[in-house]
Amino acid sequence: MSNTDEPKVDFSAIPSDFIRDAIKQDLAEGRFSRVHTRFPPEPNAYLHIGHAKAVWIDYGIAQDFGGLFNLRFDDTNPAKEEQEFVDGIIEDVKWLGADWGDRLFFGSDYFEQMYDWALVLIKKGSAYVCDLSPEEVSATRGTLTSPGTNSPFRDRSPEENLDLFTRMRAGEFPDGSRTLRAKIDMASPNMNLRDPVMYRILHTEHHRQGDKWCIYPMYDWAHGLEDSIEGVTHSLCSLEYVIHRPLYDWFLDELNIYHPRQIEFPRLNMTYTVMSKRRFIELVNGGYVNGYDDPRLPTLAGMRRRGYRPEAIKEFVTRVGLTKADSIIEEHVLEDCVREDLNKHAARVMGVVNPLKVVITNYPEGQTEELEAINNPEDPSAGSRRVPFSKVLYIEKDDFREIPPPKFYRLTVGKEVRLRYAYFIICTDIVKDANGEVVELHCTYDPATKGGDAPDGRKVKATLHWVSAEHAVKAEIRLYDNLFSKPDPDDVEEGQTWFDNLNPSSLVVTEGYVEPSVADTPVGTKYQFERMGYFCIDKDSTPSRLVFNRTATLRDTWAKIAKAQG
RNA sequence: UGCCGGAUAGCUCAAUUGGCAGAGCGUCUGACUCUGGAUCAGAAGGUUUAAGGUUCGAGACCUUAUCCGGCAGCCA
Repeated sequence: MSNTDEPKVDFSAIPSDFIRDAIKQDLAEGRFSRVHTRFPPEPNAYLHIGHAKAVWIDYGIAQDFGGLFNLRFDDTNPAKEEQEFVDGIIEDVKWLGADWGDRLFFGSDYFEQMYDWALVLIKKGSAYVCDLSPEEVSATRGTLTSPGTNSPFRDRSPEENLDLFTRMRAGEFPDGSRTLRAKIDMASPNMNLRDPVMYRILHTEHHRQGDKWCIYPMYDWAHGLEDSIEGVTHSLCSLEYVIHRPLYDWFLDELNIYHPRQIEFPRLNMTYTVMSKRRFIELVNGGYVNGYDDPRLPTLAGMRRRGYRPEAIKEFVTRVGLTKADSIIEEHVLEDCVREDLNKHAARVMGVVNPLKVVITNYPEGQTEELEAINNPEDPSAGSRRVPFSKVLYIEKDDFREIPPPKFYRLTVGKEVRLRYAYFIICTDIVKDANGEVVELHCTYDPATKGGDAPDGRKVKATLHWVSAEHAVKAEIRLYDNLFSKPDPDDVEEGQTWFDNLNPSSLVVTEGYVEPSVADTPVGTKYQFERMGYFCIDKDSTPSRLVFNRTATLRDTWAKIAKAQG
């Protein structure tokens, strides 16, 4: 039972970072009495993992403080935006797990209100119509170290400005001929304050507003108004907008309307990849990747297709943390999050990526038996399944060595290993092709070891995965690796470009075999191929042809040993 | 020669109002195992960018320097 009128949020339960701390202080000192955030993408591209960070900052903070969260499209530039991206972004944000309820908004829906507010500024002499060309505006802006010069149109009367601005809206003037500018200070050390453009003329159809408008608001003018209209308390954006904050504040103050607080955080960067729309386009158009949902791209669509679960992405974003410092996250951190997540949620199955035929010479011809296999040792409720075993099998090529290197525990002539859930086998003979390559193994099995345990208690060093040749399902398996071979794709020699750092082995396709239990599962189903990694069924699969994407390998101690041996 | 940020372990981040510099990942050891996975245990790893100042006491506050990033679209 509480004696206070309003329930107080327990701040101590809310994690600490510079943004949450600032919000706690705002609440404690009464600047705001509630928390309301928004995620404001421009619908001009698909979202990538950097956006996932922003989503989880915005949505996570709203959740932590028991506040509201809006999904708002910042669609103020019709030249760049498309409905396709609106739909894609909605799908991506939903997939991530951020819930905006019915709070889905479009900046363009506020154009009328923004126009009215522009009139207010014109009337009080804080904005003017400028006839300078884009080139002239640029030339009179000054430089980083020298002030700009005033526009000759700066001192037009409010009446003239009103007339001109009204006619701009009415469509009397061609693109680029005039702008509405805020009258601030052409000598400001902050370039953004040197009479920034508020409206430009654009006779372009808007994906949502059609041809209703031919003047469109600029970001700086629009964004704070959108936040204000929606009652956002904390407008969280990336660091590049720090320098825009004085302008954000200036417009709101000039209008004397509800004033949210902008706080900036750094963008996410990751090694071995690129994170910009422009580069995604170049990669796609150049045929280096197969579309925006290519599993090698850090787009949310790509990661979803690769088999990442949104839970892994959330964990990643959490691990990255939130500070004011720019940083580059190592790619393996994401991979580790993906493994940790899939380890708990992916059913285990046996799949052979690079098959090597094995004949069990002492196994009865034509016999098949079903052996019990555990679906997920991490999750007893996942139960078990039956896997068919017969005389001819496939094992992984890498699991056999004619001449084993030191510490190689797997199969070689004369050595006994276990076939998982099946039998102990010993390799007796090898069959080679004309090139001297091993193409088939002859082995014998010990019937007493059925299920995988020897009654006499003898041990084997290795357990191999396998499939029955007669029962296995053939599958295309796509093995993905980093898109770039250097941590920083821009780390290039003289005369080279970042394209030269593309990893030629970022996609390797093999023909493998998987156990029959996976045959009829839907696209997106995630498995762990025992000892090989995590795989999911790709959308390219057809009823007659399974296609798997490798989401991630398992941590491979042997690979490390092998590498150390050279 | 401008303005605004930032700098703590290899990486990402912690460190109550100034009070013994910690964690996760990575690395290395070891244990265990019907996945050489998972798991568990342990270890190494720091002149907190530098110099000065305030203070009984500074990663934190002040000054200066260095390095890194952002800013001169009618993009967002």
